[in-house]
Amino acid sequence: MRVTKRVTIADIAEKAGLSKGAVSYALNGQPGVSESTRQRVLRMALEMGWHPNSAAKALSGARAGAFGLVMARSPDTLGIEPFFMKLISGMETAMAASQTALLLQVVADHDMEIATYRRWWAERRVDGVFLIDLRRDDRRVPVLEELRLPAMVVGGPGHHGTLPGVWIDDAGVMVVVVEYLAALRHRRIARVAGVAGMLHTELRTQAFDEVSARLGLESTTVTTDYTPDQGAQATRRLLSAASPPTAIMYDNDVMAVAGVSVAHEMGVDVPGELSIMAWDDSVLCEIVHPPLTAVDRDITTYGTHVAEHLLALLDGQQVSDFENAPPRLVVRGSTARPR
Amino acid sequence: MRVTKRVTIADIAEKAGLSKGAVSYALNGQPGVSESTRQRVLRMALEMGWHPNSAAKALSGARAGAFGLVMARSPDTLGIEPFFMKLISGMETAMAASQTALLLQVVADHDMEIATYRRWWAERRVDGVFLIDLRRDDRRVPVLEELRLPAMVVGGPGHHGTLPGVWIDDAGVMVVVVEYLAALRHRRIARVAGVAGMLHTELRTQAFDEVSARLGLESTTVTTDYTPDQGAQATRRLLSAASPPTAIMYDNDVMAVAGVSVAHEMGVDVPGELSIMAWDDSVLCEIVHPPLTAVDRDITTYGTHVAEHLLALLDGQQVSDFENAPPRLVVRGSTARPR
DNA sequence: AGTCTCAACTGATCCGGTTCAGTACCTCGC
DNA sequence: GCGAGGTACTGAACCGGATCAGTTGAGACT
Repeated sequence: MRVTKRVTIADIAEKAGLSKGAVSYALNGQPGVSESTRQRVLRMALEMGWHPNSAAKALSGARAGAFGLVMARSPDTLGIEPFFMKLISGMETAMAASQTALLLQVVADHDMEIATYRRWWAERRVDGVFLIDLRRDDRRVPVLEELRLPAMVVGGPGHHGTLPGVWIDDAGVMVVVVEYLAALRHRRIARVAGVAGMLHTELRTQAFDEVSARLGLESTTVTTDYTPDQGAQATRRLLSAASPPTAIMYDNDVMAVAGVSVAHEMGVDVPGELSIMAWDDSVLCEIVHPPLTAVDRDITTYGTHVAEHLLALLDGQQVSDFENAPPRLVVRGSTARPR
Repeated sequence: MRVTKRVTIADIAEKAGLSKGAVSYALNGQPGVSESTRQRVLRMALEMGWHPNSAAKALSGARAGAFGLVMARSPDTLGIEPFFMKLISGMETAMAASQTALLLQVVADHDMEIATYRRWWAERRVDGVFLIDLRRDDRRVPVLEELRLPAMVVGGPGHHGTLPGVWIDDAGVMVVVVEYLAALRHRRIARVAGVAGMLHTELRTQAFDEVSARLGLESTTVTTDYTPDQGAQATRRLLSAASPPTAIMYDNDVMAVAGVSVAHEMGVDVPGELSIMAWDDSVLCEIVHPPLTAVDRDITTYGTHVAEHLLALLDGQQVSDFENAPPRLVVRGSTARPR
């Protein structure tokens, strides 16, 4: 049916010969109306094309019907990383079922991010938020705790205070990855890491150091800002050393691709002389030559879990930390036994 | 100042010894209060950490304070394309200034997208929407017209009915690009296009055909679904022809990169035997070997313009169609005079 | 027959803003 | 010294839902 005027419960009430209150009870599954009346009201609401005015609903104490996500990154970095879009679409899968919208804000830094949380809270604009890119001793965590704004932290474990977190076990898969490289007889391995201070970067580095020490490997870690440019520079520096590594792991796909280009430019054969691996699989890893061995994390499902947990938190359920399904190693042509 | 309870205008009114109405006038720059009172109220509001409850504001006839963006694409496709994130961050630049939030929804198809518009309209959740991925004879356009939901179409010209559109002149830059290839002495050129039915795909194809006919070039267009896989297949088919093209243009960066890989795999030298170009520049184009010549569109600014126009539309201003700054050709190592 | 109970519903109030119809007071002109 | 006109404000209604204290009427029980 074509609707050209917004329908309110008052309209339904008048048409049904009931009071607004009764209609409200009927539509919300509350007791206080007979089953036959409820069905009649529901049918009429559907026919008349009624949807609750979200503002009125939010104002009368219920929920705002929205979750917030602030991304404190430069537009360029965001554009490159498929991570966020996958995470977002995973979240929406869970949120669609409970009529919750996603409010997105892109800001420059954590100060603006915190200001956004304060404003959203004061405006009652969101029922909860997702915190991403967790850092060690993250300043945003105490703010959300103080505001008592329901929040799910995408990342961990650790450094998320009393806020519940959902994370992927990077440390566990790091062990698998390094053991795999060691089994291929790599003795000198390097890691081109993302931004220092990001918790997942540090957790990966820590796991990398521990497992390579245990296996008696020579290991190096270089930190970058995730851009392919710095990835390329780091690769050049690593390959120019007296005894260069025979395997390099990159913290994202674009840096790994940049690494392949540098190897090519320096006449280093991949994977003959140098094995290359990417963290986070993507089509990018498949289309370059040679295709890249990668750690594949199911980010869409990750997003769905995070959103489900936030919904549960609002329902007053006890939400504890949660570890997502472990990533898996996808072996392609860029890793081999070194010559 | 630390705020732990939400402040309302009633709180300010009480503290200032005024009525709610006077406070509202003062805060909104409306006449009806003295300048000294206005300043006093503004100062108190700031001190007390007041922000208007968005629901109350929306309910009392004003705006919802949000724009909506629906993306009807698969999560995977979204993840690859840096386009959307750049567009979004550009939009937010304009929207931040007028305290407007962005509501994001990822859906599977146009039916769900249309349902989302109807729901948002009935819920009064958004003040306006951005329509992306315009198709010819787009079904979504009449729905938005019928709902009288303010909308800005990202794309055009044409096929956006009475809705105002903002677009980038792809046809114009296509002339530049093909003339450039012709000047390099390419006589057989091909185009690996995106999804058929998308207006920008068709406009580019049309311009491509016209200008290559005018210059007496042999031209071929293959349509794909934007995925690197189909880009690779199209490239294989083109290069296997009796007289293969000496230059191929791809409608996005990932397909172009896939094309380079295929050329490499088939032993075709780039740019010696084959020139490759990408539409939409990105870091990806810079990091592959050879770096790709690309058409660079300023998408962030594009997004800012679109949002500014939607804001103007809501202000009751007459908003007409608008053509964004033309893209520019960034020449890198993947294009050359054919051997 | 009277009372008690409960289901089914009504009417009013509230949420936090905006806005409109008044009202008190001041100033000005004659 | 009185009305006109304007400024600075108050009080109440309103937006569209949720919710709570009552009200009504039917059926059960004594």
